[in-house]
Amino acid sequence: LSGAFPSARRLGRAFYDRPTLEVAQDLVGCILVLREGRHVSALRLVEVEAYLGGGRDPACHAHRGRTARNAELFETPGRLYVYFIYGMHHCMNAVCEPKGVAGAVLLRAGEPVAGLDRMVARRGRGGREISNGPAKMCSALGIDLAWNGKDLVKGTLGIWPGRPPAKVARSGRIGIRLAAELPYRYFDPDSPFVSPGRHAATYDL
DNA sequence: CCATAGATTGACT
DNA sequence: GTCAATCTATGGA
Repeated sequence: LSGAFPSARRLGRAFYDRPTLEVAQDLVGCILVLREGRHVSALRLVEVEAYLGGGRDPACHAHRGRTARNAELFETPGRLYVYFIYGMHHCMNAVCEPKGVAGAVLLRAGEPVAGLDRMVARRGRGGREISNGPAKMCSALGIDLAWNGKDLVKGTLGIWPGRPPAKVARSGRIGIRLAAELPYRYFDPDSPFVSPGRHAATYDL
């Protein structure tokens, strides 16, 4: 586990208080860590997507303005935005940009690096099925709506710097209708945990 | 490997 | 009423 944590210090407020696209790209290779008492579960992020506020991105949940559901997108950077989708799944985002400006990075996939047993138990599956999709990662860590608004900078869930991947690739976004072509998906093309489906129109950064 | 259908709830038009 | 930033099972190549 020590090799997975080049730094002892987690990502701080300033990391998230930046343009969403920069944060998204920099998150690839970082380590998402959940502490539950003495137990630690950790996933190396291998795939994320950016969703921009400010009316620039029709696919962003904040595109039509602030509502009860999307309020966290406008909140303090470094907090967690969790939403419920398709009647049964949850997805988690890291909120970016200064407070008052919407923007977030959807955490789409990760490679387990610690606490595999508990993640396997939560998922009821092993291998890539543990965490090769946004709702699968939430399921593996037990993230649900109760986590909406939690602070990644201080709480039991946080993100640590990791070893940057040899390569970061970029593509259109997955699973959305509006603005799917915007190249706001960043992933490690060498990871077997990247979510299945379209990998077309990808290119290296 | 790929393609498709069904699940199931709440936010919003 | 519509539809969603998805997953799973199933069936076929």
